Amino acid sequence: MGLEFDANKPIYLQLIHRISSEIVRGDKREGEKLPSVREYAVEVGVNTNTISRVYRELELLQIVTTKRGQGTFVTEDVNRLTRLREEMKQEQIKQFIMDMQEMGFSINEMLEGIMNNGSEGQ
Amino acid sequence: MGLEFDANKPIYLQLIHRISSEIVRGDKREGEKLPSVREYAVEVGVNTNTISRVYRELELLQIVTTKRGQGTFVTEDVNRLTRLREEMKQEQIKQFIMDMQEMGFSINEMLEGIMNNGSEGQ
DNA sequence: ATCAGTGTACTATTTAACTATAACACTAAT
DNA sequence: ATTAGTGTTATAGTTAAATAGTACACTGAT
Repeated sequence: MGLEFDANKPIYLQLIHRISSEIVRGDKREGEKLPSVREYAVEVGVNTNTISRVYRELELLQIVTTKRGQGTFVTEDVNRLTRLREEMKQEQIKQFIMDMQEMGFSINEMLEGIMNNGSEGQ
Repeated sequence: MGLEFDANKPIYLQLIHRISSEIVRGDKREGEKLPSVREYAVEVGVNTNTISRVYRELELLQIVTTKRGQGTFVTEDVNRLTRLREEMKQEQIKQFIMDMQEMGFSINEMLEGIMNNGSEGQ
């Protein structure tokens, strides 16, 4: 196995984002168990310590709960997940607009660009 | 001085993006001289070698031309700059759509999100 | 009590980015 | 020829991310 990573960003950050996305889009539901650190490490082809760090940071963000000896689970707190979805959406949009404006593109150019590319990618 | 950097991405990549943006939005014109490596290093508070690396990579991308003994200049090739603008725009949009779809958002949610946030930020 | 499965912790090593410092090489002007 | 300003190169050291390997600690079931 071994998924692909962007060599310019820390793997643990990419994994945090990946898992958060899976939860936000409903691929992983509240209370669902994540793979064990060893299992997930093998699956994505990284070291156990890296996964351990990912789970630890996700717990700080209150996105997962760790039960020692049992595993790591998506939080049961549905409110938290609703907020997370909104936070991630807003952050992504904010960053996109900032980057595009930094390059001198107008809001209209952004909207058009998304409509043109979006029809194929959807 | 010392501008701010995102601690999670290499400084040299952030600078490449920053300079490219300045060129694409017309803040730096074709043929315009960039600051010398030493000057720019002091300005942004990093090491000379880091700026040297930035200029070297920008030259590989054919965005700037280096004239040894004289300095580093934005390319005179206007076609290249036009292409660059389009490339950066498309890349940004593609990445945005991918990230948003990964989180389960629809094209309509993207468009609405941008229209709502854009009015303030514009 | 034992065992399999879980997260946690520690030490040592490697790699890439960045830094500090210094020297080198080219160009234009004097 | 010299000088000031430019990019380039090289060595050495620091830091953070990631790795490998190992051991520890907790839980639930047998």
